[in-house]
Amino acid sequence: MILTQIVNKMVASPQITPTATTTLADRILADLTAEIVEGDLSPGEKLREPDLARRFGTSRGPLRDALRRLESRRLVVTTPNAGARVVSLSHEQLLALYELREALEGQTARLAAERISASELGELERLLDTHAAEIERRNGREYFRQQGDLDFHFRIAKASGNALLYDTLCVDHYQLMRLYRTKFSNRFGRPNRALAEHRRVLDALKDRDGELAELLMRRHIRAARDTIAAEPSTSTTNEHQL
Amino acid sequence: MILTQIVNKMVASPQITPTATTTLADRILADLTAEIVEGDLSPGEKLREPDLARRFGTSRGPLRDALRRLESRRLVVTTPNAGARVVSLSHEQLLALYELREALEGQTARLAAERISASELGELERLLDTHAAEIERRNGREYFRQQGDLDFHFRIAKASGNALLYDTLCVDHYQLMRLYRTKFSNRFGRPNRALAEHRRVLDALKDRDGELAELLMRRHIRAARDTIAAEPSTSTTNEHQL
DNA sequence: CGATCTGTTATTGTTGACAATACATAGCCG
DNA sequence: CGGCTATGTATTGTCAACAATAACAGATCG
Repeated sequence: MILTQIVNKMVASPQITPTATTTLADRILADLTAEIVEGDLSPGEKLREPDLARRFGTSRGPLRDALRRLESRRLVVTTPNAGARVVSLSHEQLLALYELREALEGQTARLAAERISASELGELERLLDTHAAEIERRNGREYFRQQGDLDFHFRIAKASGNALLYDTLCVDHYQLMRLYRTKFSNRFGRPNRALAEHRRVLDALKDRDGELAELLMRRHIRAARDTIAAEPSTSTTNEHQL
Repeated sequence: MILTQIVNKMVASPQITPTATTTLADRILADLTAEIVEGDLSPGEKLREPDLARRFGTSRGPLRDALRRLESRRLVVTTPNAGARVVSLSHEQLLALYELREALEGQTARLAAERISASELGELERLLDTHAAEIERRNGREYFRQQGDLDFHFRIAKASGNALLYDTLCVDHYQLMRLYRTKFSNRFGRPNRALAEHRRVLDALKDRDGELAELLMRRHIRAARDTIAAEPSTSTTNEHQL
């Protein structure tokens, strides 16, 4: 659990080397991100600057900075002169997020098929073996499965060799995906089916078949989207006016 | 006071607000964006906060705010404790931008084919007629052609009915595309070919053929990318250390 | 003569106070 | 009694000064 927190903070502030000088806004960004994604701050909740500043022991300056960066990662919605609130996706907005993923990840898969290295292919293979073992002994820390699943997708994004695609997907929208993924991840049967779909994507990558890799990746994400589309839309309301 | 209440109610209806309350950071953001895109600030140029604040007649607070938002639109790059610089894309990064566009716009075309309204189709048709007339009388304000071309792409993004896709494309990456588009737009023959490609995309939209619309849009953008890939890579260096 | 160390200066990070705006409550008038 | 207005409070926007970090220049030493 400590490990995961460290990982989260590293993900929250990407590109920064371990010993890089960390500013106050960086710390606030990491902490607030964790609180939002882990549910300590509920969707739609008002984020009052004086409160938060007191809570983090800083002034409002760095805090506003962190809020702006959270806004660019779509975890916070700000309206001028009215402050910031934790994001609260409607059912339609959540489906839209999956349509965005479908486009971005389809492209990463296509490009990765052309550019992925042999060692990266090996790492993906080992990752899926780990997932298989994890699913085998059921209930084995669902959280790790989540994390591992995203790992698969993000390694492919990295292997695409397109840093802009990677950033748009894994930096700008990563935590938002995490936030709204928890609710729908382990529908019955989905883990094993997802693993099988991952395997087929990997096979296409090995074959250097970009077209197929994209097709399979898009289907994979659309399957997840369809699972959500079937949900009752009451589960993600947008009526948080607190 | 009454006026402000009216304005507030107008703000309540989302997105379009004629006289929205404009903050200082908003103005700086708009001005700086224009200066960057129009070349008054060269790529790689250092952006010193005291200088800019004096120039805009404000303090550093709103200015830092504007810089952060420019960063999220990828128009400036900031490194902690070292300040901000105007973005300067390498040849590879520019190609990566087109790979991102290909993914996003392919998806917008696919979705728009399912969701676009009859009136939107009519507007697109009229827009392309305007473009044809504009190209007819050559040299007729290249700038307008540029703008009009992007108009076509963005109306499709809007017609996709996916606000997240629209924002990622037309808000987060719009100015960056404008900035690096000027250099390569009117290669000989490209305008007419581009118009023909637009026409075919529109036909696919009319036929409600999402798959074809996506295919054509992706080809269209890849053609533009190939034009750039053929350029000598010296035209976009990354060596601005001024 | 070159490299490293050190002191200086400029720039970024941070802070607390002030001004302007929006929200909530209570009072007023129809 | 209900809706509108006005006042008071809380929150956001803005500012100028202070602290910390990094770039720069000069001097010292090998």
